Amino acid sequence: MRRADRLAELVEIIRDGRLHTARDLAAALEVSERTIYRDMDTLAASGVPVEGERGVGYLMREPVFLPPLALSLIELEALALGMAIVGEAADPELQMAAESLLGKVEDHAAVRRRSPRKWGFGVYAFETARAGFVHMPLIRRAIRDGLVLRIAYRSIADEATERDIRPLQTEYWGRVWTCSAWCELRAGFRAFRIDRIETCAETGRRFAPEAGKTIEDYLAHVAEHNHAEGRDP
Amino acid sequence: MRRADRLAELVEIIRDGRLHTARDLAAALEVSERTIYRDMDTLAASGVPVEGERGVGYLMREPVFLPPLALSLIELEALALGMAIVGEAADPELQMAAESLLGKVEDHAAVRRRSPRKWGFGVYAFETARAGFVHMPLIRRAIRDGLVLRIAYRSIADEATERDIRPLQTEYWGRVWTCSAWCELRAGFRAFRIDRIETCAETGRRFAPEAGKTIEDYLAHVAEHNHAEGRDP
DNA sequence: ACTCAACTGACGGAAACTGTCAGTTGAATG
DNA sequence: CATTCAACTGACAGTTTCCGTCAGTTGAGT
Repeated sequence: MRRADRLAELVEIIRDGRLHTARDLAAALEVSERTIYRDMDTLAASGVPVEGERGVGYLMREPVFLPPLALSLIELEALALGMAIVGEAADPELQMAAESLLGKVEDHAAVRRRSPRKWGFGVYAFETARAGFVHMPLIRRAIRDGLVLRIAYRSIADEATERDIRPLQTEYWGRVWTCSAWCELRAGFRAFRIDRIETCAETGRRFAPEAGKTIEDYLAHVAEHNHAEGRDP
Repeated sequence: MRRADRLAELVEIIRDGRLHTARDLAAALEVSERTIYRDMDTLAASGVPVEGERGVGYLMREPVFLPPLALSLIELEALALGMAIVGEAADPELQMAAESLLGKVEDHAAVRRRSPRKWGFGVYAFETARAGFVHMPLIRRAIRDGLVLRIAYRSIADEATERDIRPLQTEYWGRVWTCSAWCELRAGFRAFRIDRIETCAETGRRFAPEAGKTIEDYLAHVAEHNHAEGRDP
């Protein structure tokens, strides 16, 4: 069973998205290069999207993981419900991801359900939540990669402003999505209803976590002022 | 790689929830019983919840699946968001399932995220949604197993009734959970806000899908009358 | 032409797997 | 209490698979 472990570790190593030569991998795993080539064959045959190019090295673009994990029925239900909600209440990018994820799982699970009526959940999202979907992929990327965004925002009081923000987190409130960010205009934390963001674009600038301006600071700040239980911006 | 395939097939066979003896399994897979015993060891060591009892056979109670599947980053995000929502907006049973599922995935994924602050999502559920959590595990079970439930219900107009229902589906509306059911009192489809169900218990009776009273009939019925887009009971 | 590194094929030794056999154990049953 | 059932365990030999070594080939870039 050590071979299986080695394959898993191989994936662990190359999924950092960088180039790896067979020599390095062989050294890291303490096997011969030949074995690495054989393992790569095996992985490719198992559907792992690993690309090898002669003279270059091995590369895995999509980060993947392949845990042979065991789910209980209730966990399957949680997964199905979660994906149903995401499929309704999030932007198309996430929707498609949710759909494909659930598809993969259902395929493999080959769940014998008594009726074709799948899971017994229905999910219905609010229009106001949907309105913000356009900007969400960009905002998510900004959170991941630390991009400063310029947004045109119309507040509930109907005041329009343009400002640069450092997005920290998106929040789902059941009816609307918000984005919490460090606002460079106000030099403070602000939460924006995503459906009220009129335009949203990269500035080209990036930001790094900065003391006093991180998500942890924001959450601490919020916790001090109110217990946001059921609050609804 | 044939051993791995055999293990996968073993799981395929025993996850029907019925008893299997080593002899049968050995015959089915064309290996010796001794090999089956060894394979069972391996599976157990890998965390597959298979139970063997002397004199009885092998049994797998929890339906499991173990697809070595590959998820993209965006699918992981969808999963994390979904589990975050379920963790906030569903009853404790599902909450725990969501948590444990996400835990399993994160363990194995060993995702290197830049900050310990995980995923960049926040989810805040409504109190009214939470209020219905008590009844949800029972309702879910009733949907799965076709149980007739007796509920004490207080309508929005504040009228209290007691009735027997055949639960068909639960719906999540962002703010509240509802349960659609065939109502035996009114002899028609009704949707109940779960937070307004005061008591909820099994009647001991069961129901089988019955023409005109199934979830498909209900959905068709609803589709005829309105496009429930954003409607909010 | 040269370098790089992925790839391929062959072969022998090492390691892991498998079947056979001969038991033991725990629970249920007559 | 003896019997049956079927899960389990240990040992050993034969087989299969895996791995390292070696000696190449291929494709892309410089």
